This record gives sequence, structure tokens and C-alpha cells, in this order.
Amino acid sequence: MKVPEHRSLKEKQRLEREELILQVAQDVVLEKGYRDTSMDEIAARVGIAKGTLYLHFAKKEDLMFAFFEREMQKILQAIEQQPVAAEMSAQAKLESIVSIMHKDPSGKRANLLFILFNSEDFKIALQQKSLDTLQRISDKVMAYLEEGKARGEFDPDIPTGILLNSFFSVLSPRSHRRLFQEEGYTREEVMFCVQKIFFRGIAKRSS
Amino acid sequence: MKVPEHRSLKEKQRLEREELILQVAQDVVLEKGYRDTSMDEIAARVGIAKGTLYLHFAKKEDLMFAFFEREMQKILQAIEQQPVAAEMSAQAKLESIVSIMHKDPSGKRANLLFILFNSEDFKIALQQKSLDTLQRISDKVMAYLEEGKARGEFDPDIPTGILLNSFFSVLSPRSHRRLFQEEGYTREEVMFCVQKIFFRGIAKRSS
Amino acid sequence: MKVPEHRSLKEKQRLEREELILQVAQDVVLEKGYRDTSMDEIAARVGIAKGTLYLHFAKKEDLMFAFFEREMQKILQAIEQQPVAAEMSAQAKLESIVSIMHKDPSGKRANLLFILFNSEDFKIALQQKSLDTLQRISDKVMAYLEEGKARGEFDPDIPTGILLNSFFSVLSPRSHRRLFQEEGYTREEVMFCVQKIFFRGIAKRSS
Amino acid sequence: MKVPEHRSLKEKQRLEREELILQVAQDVVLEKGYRDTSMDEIAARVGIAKGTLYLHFAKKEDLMFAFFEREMQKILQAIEQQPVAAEMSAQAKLESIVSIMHKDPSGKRANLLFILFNSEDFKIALQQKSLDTLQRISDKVMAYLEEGKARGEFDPDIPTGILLNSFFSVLSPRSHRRLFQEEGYTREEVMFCVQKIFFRGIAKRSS
DNA sequence: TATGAATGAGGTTTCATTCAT
DNA sequence: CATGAATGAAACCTCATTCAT
Repeated sequence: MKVPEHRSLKEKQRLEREELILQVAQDVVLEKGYRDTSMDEIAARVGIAKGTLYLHFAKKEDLMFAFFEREMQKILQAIEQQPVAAEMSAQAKLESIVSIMHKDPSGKRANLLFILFNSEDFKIALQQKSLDTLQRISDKVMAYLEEGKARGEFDPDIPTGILLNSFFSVLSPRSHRRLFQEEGYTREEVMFCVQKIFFRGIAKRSS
Repeated sequence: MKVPEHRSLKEKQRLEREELILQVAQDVVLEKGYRDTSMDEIAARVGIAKGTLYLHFAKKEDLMFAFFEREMQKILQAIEQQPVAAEMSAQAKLESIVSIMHKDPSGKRANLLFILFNSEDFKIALQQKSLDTLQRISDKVMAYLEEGKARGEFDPDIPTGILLNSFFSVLSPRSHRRLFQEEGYTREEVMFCVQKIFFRGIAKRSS
Repeated sequence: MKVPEHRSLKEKQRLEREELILQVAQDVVLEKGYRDTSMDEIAARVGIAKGTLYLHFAKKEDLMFAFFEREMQKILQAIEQQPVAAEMSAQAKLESIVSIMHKDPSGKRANLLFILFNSEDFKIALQQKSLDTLQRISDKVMAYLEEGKARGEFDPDIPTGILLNSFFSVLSPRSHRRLFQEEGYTREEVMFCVQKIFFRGIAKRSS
Repeated sequence: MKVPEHRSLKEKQRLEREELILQVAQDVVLEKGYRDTSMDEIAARVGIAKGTLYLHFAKKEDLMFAFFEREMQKILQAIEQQPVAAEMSAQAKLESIVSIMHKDPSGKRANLLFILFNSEDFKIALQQKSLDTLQRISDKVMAYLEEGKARGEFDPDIPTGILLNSFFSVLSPRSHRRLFQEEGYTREEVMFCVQKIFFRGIAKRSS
């Protein structure tokens, strides 16, 4: 109020630190899972006091939700910035979305989303927040699925809601993770096959 | 000691109680997840003292593992008792397995297995036990998948390991649960579509 | 009251079992210490139900106290049955008592008494019971100590109470146990030296 | 962080509290023994929450070990700071050690050490820690015992290991405690007599 | 009388959250 | 703002003791 520039500098620092916290939290969650990630450890790794953590995020849930939301935002932005040629097939568009979700710089995104999605604690928290960004991603995918049906690419007999769910099942590395972590398949190989199964599976029969 | 009937009566009561405990544990796990299921709460809901719980299951892990194993046994037995005509297609055989896994009286089985499978704590416990039953179910499915490939039903270009994983993905109600719990689809409809996607997706292309 | 013979038969069986329980309790206490000896384990080793244990001894403390008392009784009897020649020196008489306390058939007595004497729980229980037998043993030793003083064997300047305590210190295998369990001394060697120190230490100076 | 005085003030308070905890723990252990000393009770008596206790000592064992080690350190330092004239007899040196061990401000030290030494649980914990301080005290005593033998003060026929044990037996107030707590002897009187017995007992006979 | 299933108080330890400095 | 010590609820597990059969 007195010195706006100062205020915004502070604000910038604040955001930078928030970003750092989220990064660290992500790492820890990936290592230890949701429940075994303690606020103590996050604070320690960031190099701040536990109390400071609570200045940024009032609850553990809030922190967790924040980086979930951030990932979603990134995905949404990437999807929206993706150049989409009009004549591109619906399948190609959806494949590009899958590709976005699996190809983050750190390569951790999909695992992270999976962990959060399957953490009981987190689910409960999630239901109480608005899922706006998630909804928008979902809408985008749904739009492509319906476009594909309209174009005759996808089987119109399968309800779009079910298609949507199956799409996100394909995406989530679920047990796929095991395939390249323990059974020696490459990530690319697995994703290629899984997408193949999915898109063939939903294709309109050429009859 | 003297009277066999007496002994077996006690034993019967014991088994009944054990069954009750497992039922309750199942419910709580379904509601709250593995970690948030406390021995206290299970005992309270069963209506017994905490100590009594420990007479039946020496550790939380043991209790959890017990009903996991029990479900697996039921599934394995059902699979093995299923009459399998020699000329039945591999797909039909696999469909019957899916059907078994999804048709338990309570309708909770698949969710439960999914929760346990994705609980970090439980995984660790699981690795220290023999996974015999689980392995045998898995072997059965794998055998059918390879039979299907040999018969020209399934695409031989997709590694069987990946097929196997995808099969269990289809099975696990993961987000499917949402479809009939919140979005108004019937369980049958969802399973029908999901299986359709899967089997079309892995079918050998008619050249 | 109706059938005395029967009654006494029952009574005899009862005592036999009580003896067995005490034997087993002794073994377990020697193996695990006072606190880590559970009523469950005693019952299991005796081959009776836990409830039966409580028909004989209403509290854990009572059981423990019972075999403490029993050992004391044995010691007292052995002491009183010991033929004591009038002209025997006081030192010789005391040495024979030490010998009795250390030479029980099982060779466990001294350790056991030591464990009990140093168990906090037991001490408290002990204080609430009459220590009759213990007192009588103590009186016997005290009498010999005073006899020794009167005869000019022991130093009359050391109060008999202190001598008494030191005597029981010498007896108790305390850390002596370590000497032959971990350091390779023989039990006899240790006892010989320790008694030597004690009796020389309390001897009247020949000046 | 910025102000050293501030840091050291906090540190000082922390140490003071730690000291208080150790004091209280000592009292409780003296009253109830090792096993019956609960973290709850210690916290309650100190007037802090249970969790706070765990900020200072991560395990019950650690707390117990901490004050054991602290006492040992105090004793070792006192021994090493003791001015030792070269011509002093070995007996005089050992007497000064006994005196140190028995003359702590609270007068509880020896009892405490004895309780800990005879607690099964503590022994196990002790074996996993380095016994450095304990060993050094023990070495010092042993050196004096051997010096005494060499000088012709002590009986060379008694193995030094046995002498060492007997020395610590004399020190430990074992049942001595009873003498001045219940029987009206003074501490000094008891210690005087007990040392007299010990040193006479181990003296070389003037032949 | 004998049984052993049932009880529940009590013990240790963890960790999200608060708050005085 | 930042700190981190303090809190206390809650989790798992044990075991002496009771009591219906």
C-alpha cells in the first residue's frame, strides 16, 4: 500500500518460494507416497521452518492440492497451446494429449497424478474443492471423443462418458508403471501398445 | 477336548467371527483406504474389544492380507471350477474370468482388490508373503492370452506381458466405479463397453 | 468333608500341579526375567489353561512370591538339617550356608533369587507379604555372625547388620554371574575367591 | 541465525530442559524401575507433553541411555581430575573412586546405576551402544588393582577380573541401600565398613 | 473344576498443526 | 514474516485378569 513496487517484489519472492515448496513436495510424494510425506520433511528439504510452510499452505491437503492443480494447469495450457490443424483426426488430437500428459520435463508427472488419484486422503480433499481445471481438461477430451464419433472415427455405440473414462485409464500409468520398472519394457513400447489397444478398441467397425 | 462336536462348535463360532471381522474390515477399507483403517475402528464396528481382534489376527497386516488372500482364493476357485469347453474361444474364457471377478455378492470385491493393490503399505507386506494364489490367477489369464494369440484371435505383435496388464486394468474398476456410482451408468453397461474396447483393441486384424 | 480320602487325593494332585507350575515359572523367569514372563507362557508350558493358573495363584505376583518362598523354605530346611558340630567355627558354618544356597540340583537358585530380588515389581509385592522364612534364614546367619564375633573370629567393630548385608552380597551372584558366563572363570573359582575376600575382610585382626 | 546470543539462549534453555527431563526420569526410575517407568509419566511430571519428550530423546532407550552415559561421564571426569600423588597407595586411589561414585549431590547415583545395570531391557540397549566411558572407568580401576598387586598391597592370587567385579559389588549399594534407608545406619558408616571388609579381604597377607 | 475367549488399560511412537518469540 | 518448540490426538500392539460355558 505504501510502496507498490516493494509489495510486488515481496510477492514475487513469495511465489518463487511457493514454487520451490511445490517442487520439493512433488519429489517427496513421488518417493514416499502421500501419507508418508510429512510436513517436516518438506520443510527440511526446502530449507525453511515448518511454520513457514503453514504460511503458504494452511493444511497439508492444501499443499497437495496446490501442486495437483498446478500440474493440471500445465497440462491444460499445453493442450490449449497445441497447434491443432482442422483436418487432424480426432485420434491424432487425443494422442497428442496423451503425449503431453506423459512427456513432462521431469518425467514424473504421470506417476504423481496417479499417486494422488489413488490416495484415499487426497480423494476426499479433492471432492471438496472445485475441480475446475480438471473439468476443462476433461471437457476437451470429451469434445474430441465426440468429434471422432461425428467423423465416423469412433464407435458411436459406446457412450462418451465411458470412452472418457477409458481414455484416462489408458493414460494413467497405473500398473503400467510396473511394466517398465520391473519387467523391462520401455516406456515408449508400453505407451505405444496401450494406445494401440485403446484406439483400435474404440474404432468404428469399417463394415 | 473330549467332545468333538463341542470343539467344532467353538471352531465354527470362531470362523464366523473371523468372517465378520473380515467383512467389517473390508467395509472400512473401502470407505477409508488401507492406511486410515484403524484396528480400533474395526474392533468397534465389529463390537469386540481391540484385544480380541488380535486374537484372530496378530498384526494389522495379517488381517489385511487375510481378506486379500481370501478373495483371491475365491476367484481362483471360481475360475478353476468354471466349465471350459475346448472349443471355446480364448476371448470367451477371459470374459468369464472378468465376469467372475466382478460378480461377487457384495459387489465390492474389485474395488477392494484395487485399493489394496495400490496401497504402498500393503504392497510391502504382500511382497513378503507368498503370492501363490495371485500368481496362479495371473498364470491362467496369461495362458488364455497366449492361446488366443496362437489361435489367431489376438494380435501377436503386442507382448503378452502388456496384454496381461491391460487385462487387469480393464478389470479393475478404478475410475469405472465413478461411472455407475455417480454418472448413472449400470454396471453391466460399463463392463460390456469396457470389455468391447479391450477385446476389439487386442484382436488380430483380419489381415 | 464327605470323602476325606478323595479330598486328600485331589489335594495331592493339586499340590503336584502347583509344584509343576512353580517349576515352569522358575524356568521362564530365569530365561526371560520377571517382567517378560507372561502368564500365557507359563500356562502354555505347563500344559494347562490360563484360567487354571489363576485357580492356583490369584495374581502373577502371588505365583512369583510362591516360588520365592518355596526356595527360601528349601534353603531354610537345608540349613536347619545341616549337622552342626559344636566346635565348628562360625566361618565354617557360614560357608556351609553359602554352599547350600549355591548348590541346588538345578544350579539355578542363586540366579533366580537374584532376579527376583532385583525386580522392581517383585520388590513391591515382597514388601507387602510377611517375610517370615526370609527372616528366619537371616536370623540364622546373624546368629552365626555374632557367634563368630564372640569367639574372636570376626571383627567386633563392624556392626552385625552390615556384616549380614555383606554376607548376602557375597552370596548373590550379582555380577559374579558375568564372571563365569562371559569371562571364563569357573563357578567354583569365583565362589572360592569371593568367600576368601569376605572372610578375610571380616576377620578379627590377630594383633 | 543472526544473533549468536539468541541462539545460545535457546540452546541453553534446551539443555536446561533436557537436564530437567533427565532428573525427573532418574527419580521415576529410582521409584519404579526401568520397565515401569513410562514416557507418559515422565512427561507428566516434567510438565510437558508426551511429544515434547520425543523432541529431546527419540526413544525411551535413548533417554535412559542418556542419563546413564551422563552419570558415567561425570564419574570418569571426576576420576581423571582427581589429583593423584605418585606415592599414593593403590588402595587410597581406589577409595577415592568409591568416594566419587557415592558422593553425588542427589545421593542417588549409585542406586540408579545399579538399577540400570540390572535391567534386562537396558542391558540389551547398552550392548548396542558403545560402552566407551564405562570401559574407561573400568580400565582405570583395573589398572589400580594391578598396581596394588605389583606393589604388594593386594593378594596376587586373586584374579584381577574377580577383584574388579568385587570392587563394583562393594560400590553398588545393592542391599546397602536398605541399611541406611531402613535400618538406621549412616551412609558413611556403611561405606566405611564395607570398604574395610573389601580392602582387608583383598590385602596381601603379610606372611 | 477347567477352559480359553474376551477384555481394556496402558505402553511407545508419529505427526499435523499452533503460537510465543 | 519467520521460526521451531510444543502440543496431543491417534495409531499399533501386549498382557494380566475375568467369566461364561
